[in-house]
Amino acid sequence: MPPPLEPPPDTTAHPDGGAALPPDLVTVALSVDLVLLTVREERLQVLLVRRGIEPFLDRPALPGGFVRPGEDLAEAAVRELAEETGLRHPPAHLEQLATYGAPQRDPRGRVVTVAFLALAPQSRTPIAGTDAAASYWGPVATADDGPGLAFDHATILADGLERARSKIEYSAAATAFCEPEFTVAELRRIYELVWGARLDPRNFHRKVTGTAGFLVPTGRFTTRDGGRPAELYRRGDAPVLHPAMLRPVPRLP
Amino acid sequence: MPPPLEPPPDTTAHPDGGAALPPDLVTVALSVDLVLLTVREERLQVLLVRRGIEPFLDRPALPGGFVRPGEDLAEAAVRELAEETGLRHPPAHLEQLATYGAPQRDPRGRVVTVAFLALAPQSRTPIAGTDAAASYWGPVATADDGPGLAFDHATILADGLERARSKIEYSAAATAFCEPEFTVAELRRIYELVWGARLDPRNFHRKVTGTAGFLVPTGRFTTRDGGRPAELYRRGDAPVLHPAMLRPVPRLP
DNA sequence: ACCATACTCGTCAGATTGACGAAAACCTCC
DNA sequence: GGAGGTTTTCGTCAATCTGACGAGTATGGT
Repeated sequence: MPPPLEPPPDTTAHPDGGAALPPDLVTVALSVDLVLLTVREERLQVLLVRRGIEPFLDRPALPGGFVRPGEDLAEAAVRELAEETGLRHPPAHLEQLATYGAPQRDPRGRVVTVAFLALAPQSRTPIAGTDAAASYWGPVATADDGPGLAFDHATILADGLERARSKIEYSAAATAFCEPEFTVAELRRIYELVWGARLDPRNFHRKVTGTAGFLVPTGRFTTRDGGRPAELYRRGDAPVLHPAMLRPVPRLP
Repeated sequence: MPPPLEPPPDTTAHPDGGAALPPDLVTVALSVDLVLLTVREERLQVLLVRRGIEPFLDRPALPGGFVRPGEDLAEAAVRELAEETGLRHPPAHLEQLATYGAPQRDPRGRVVTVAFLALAPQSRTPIAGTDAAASYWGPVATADDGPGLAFDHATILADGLERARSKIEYSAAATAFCEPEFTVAELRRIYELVWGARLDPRNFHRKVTGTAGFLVPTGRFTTRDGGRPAELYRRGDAPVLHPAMLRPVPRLP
């Protein structure tokens, strides 16, 4: 049986007119968890780690860790991301997803976790694993098969996927999956794999090139996709798309 | 100077194979804050409380409080909502907004808060104040004038407003502001006040009555708005609107 | 009875989408 | 070096949706 935990929250020694938190306050351990998505090998994949300790020993889990003193939430997320992937710079897209705090979600005690959604191209996530060397990419389609994710991470992953699918509808976030320069077809492949749907290449081309601020043409071309050379584009500066690019199958059948 | 806080997190006495949280773990106090919006007196208003204790004594703040042991986050939000407004049932719309955990956001120590967004009709928020008797409605346009909101609540309020403005675009959440039965004009007034924009009554009528699952006609009529009798509607069961109802002024001017 | 008010239905041009034809510009293979 | 395959890119066309606005309908007030 583990001993009672130390220390209490560092809520003292603040020069503030004698104001203090209530003495009977419940405190919780605070962690961040990451839903880091990328497109690899023609599939949407998520970064997972194999847990090296109890509970859920050897089970797959989302990468994450505890927030440190004096650290902001997004700061902790960026740090964990760097530790788990060797990622130098913050990813092109990182946003807070939601917070999960069910009382029994961690059998060790009250742990509340703030989940973040990150999107990154394959090239910038070498997984030079330092902290949890057991990190690996898992296809999202089967990520919750097999042993099953630790804690409530299956729920977090599902929420992250839904957020990603929805986000690329009305924002340019899908470019976060791409290399700095990419073709329209590569971007279309992102949409198709994230949504799990086929898109018409001609209509997609018209849409993305016609939406102001979405793509910036470079004037250079590549043939890496085979066929006729395709122009290379860079991300534009439009944070939102107007009008949105809607998923083919409406939400209500 | 306040004494060190007790107790440490209740992370012990869990029968779980001896797994325990790390002993040097940072713990935080956890609170929920509410952005409760309603439409009153032809204005979009937010529920505020005047703080009765330090820090930020007598300053306006968002209603909220600390999460209790064994309590889930949404549960704590509903409880606080009931305590601050006398609201019996959970509001028609309640969703997690975001979590704010900057290290210095509370001068008393490390307090992380999970903010919720709630939308309610005026009739169901009598403010039979029990807990913080000093709760009151403030117009959002001037809510951050005057003394200024406590803590980072101005940021939370701004995020909540943006979420609400965006949410009613692609979901039927605006009906959460309405009484159980309402006219198209009353719903249109909601949109106009939340967005701060004029909408054409004829196009709005066509849009909301033509979107499947948005409104359910009751067959009954009212003349409470003056003029020709208007049909009364109830909320439909469509969680999302397809296509969305877009704000008149695009996000990027 | 008349008028002001507000709801509801219609019309019409412009924008956007989905489906699809077809040309352009590369590749590989024979 | 040409044939055939692949992929990008440009157009066309009908259907749908939006924004602007005209007009009729059904009340309440004076």
